[in-house]
Amino acid sequence: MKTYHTSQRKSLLNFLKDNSQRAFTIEEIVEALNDGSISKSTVYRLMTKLVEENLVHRTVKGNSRSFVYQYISDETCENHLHIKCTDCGKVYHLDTGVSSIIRNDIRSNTSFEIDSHTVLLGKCGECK
Amino acid sequence: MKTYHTSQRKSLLNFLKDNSQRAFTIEEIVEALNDGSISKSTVYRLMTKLVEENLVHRTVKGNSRSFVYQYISDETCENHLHIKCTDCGKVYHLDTGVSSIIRNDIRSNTSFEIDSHTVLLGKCGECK
DNA sequence: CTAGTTGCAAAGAGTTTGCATGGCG
DNA sequence: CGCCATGCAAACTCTTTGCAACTAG
Repeated sequence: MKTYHTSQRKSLLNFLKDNSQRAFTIEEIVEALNDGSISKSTVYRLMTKLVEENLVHRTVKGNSRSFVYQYISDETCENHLHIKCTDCGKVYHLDTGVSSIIRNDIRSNTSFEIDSHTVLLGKCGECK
Repeated sequence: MKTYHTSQRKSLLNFLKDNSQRAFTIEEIVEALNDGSISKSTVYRLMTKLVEENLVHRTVKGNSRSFVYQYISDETCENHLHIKCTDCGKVYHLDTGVSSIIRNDIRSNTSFEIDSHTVLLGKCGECK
């Protein structure tokens, strides 16, 4: 299926890239782009596509029922893990050293296969 | 707030304890106890309480919007982490050795505080 | 007795989808 | 032009809640 680079897709992707250090709910994204240039259902549909295209990471926000989305480029994410705050949903990158130790330990001790987007859960410094 | 040990609570807790190696959706729990002895809304309410009481672990099932619940006793969970399959939602226990290495690495390298129920995400052996 | 618990049905939050219109390539 | 994308509103799914009846302690 082809991908059309519509104005909605461009502005959404720009916003996510420019704020790749934060995770956003759909609501927040729509608000942030609230020049009326994009509808909520389009944001939902685009996020689904972007997740499939591996441009965006989708996780669950805290105890709520809503999802949060964060831009994650493949290059910046290879070979290391991520750590996600269970409160704000923000995803941090774990430096390669720690990640490889964890990876190796898990590989040699379990039958689990951890993908490159795997996430550790915890409370980040700000939310503590 | 007091806790009443009703027949519904007892049978639910027994079921979860007896199947602590699996994670269940509310739907599955209601079905498993389908002698009509407990209603769905009671299961929802009890699960919420059990999570608060730290007897049960609540995570998200794969890409779906529903939660899965798994019995986790405090004693068996202290001092080690868990690893959750992103496919089936099942939570495994990581042996203490690996866990403490991971914990120490994260403690010394980030400002994150990982709680005792923290979870690593990946695909388990069965789902691979 | 009396406060917490249950079941039912209705409400709520968040997400998905059908359909007609619009716009990229 | 043809096909994918968009916007709207309605449909859906899962979860929560109000209320009256019930029950453990």
